[in-house]
Amino acid sequence: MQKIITWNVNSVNVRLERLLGVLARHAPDILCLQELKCVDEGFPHAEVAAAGYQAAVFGQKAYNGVAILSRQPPVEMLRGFADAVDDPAARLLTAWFPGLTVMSAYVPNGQATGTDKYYYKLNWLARLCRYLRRHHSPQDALLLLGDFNVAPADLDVHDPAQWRDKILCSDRERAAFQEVLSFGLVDAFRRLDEAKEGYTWWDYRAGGWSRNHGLRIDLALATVSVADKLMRCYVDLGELEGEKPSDHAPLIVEIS
DNA sequence: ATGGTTGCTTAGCAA
Repeated sequence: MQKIITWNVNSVNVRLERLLGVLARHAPDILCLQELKCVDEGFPHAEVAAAGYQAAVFGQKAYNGVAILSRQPPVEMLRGFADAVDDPAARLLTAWFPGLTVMSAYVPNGQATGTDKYYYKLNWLARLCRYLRRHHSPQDALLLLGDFNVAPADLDVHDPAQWRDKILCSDRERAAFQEVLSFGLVDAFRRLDEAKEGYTWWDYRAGGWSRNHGLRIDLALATVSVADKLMRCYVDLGELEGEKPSDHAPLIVEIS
């Protein structure tokens, strides 16, 4: 069995003790992080190494930043899309392990529909599609995990009427997300349960967590060969308890 | 009604 986790930590240094707790509690083979909010040199490599992991890091000052932690280093890694677009945002990291390719993605939030950030988000998702088609094959054993900042369906939203046409839920975002799936990926959580609630993010504002006003926006997308080996996919809600949690919960994937 | 909180960086932005 292999256990792979994705978690938007919302600052890896603020959440360091919680990160070490997740590593100890779940003992994952691979852990993808988003929103590090630090440069490469600011990543807590020593503490992570002491826990038995090493980290491939794509950092950035103040914002964004993604990482892939593993017990053994990947054979190869790639930062970003390797395309010609000039974009300083650290939002995508690919790591090739023997028999499995893992991608940690932090899709742009988009702020609000119709804004510049919204169109940047739609373009970013289109770039992700191009990247997948150019650098990967649906025949590969591939897991694309991360914060997609899209709730794929109304089932993934605590109050669909309130969120209708809002950021994270708009038709164009959902269509752009479906284009990513059309590469040859399946939503692991939904593959295992068509109806289950699986919120992974709650707005800090207005007590989102205490009211369970959540959205399912952190996802694990698998190619067919990986999807066929799915055992479990679940949200670690316990991580939200106690002082200073992230506004996202970890999503855990188990494959045979 | 455009609220509310958190993090980074230093009053404003991003989420």
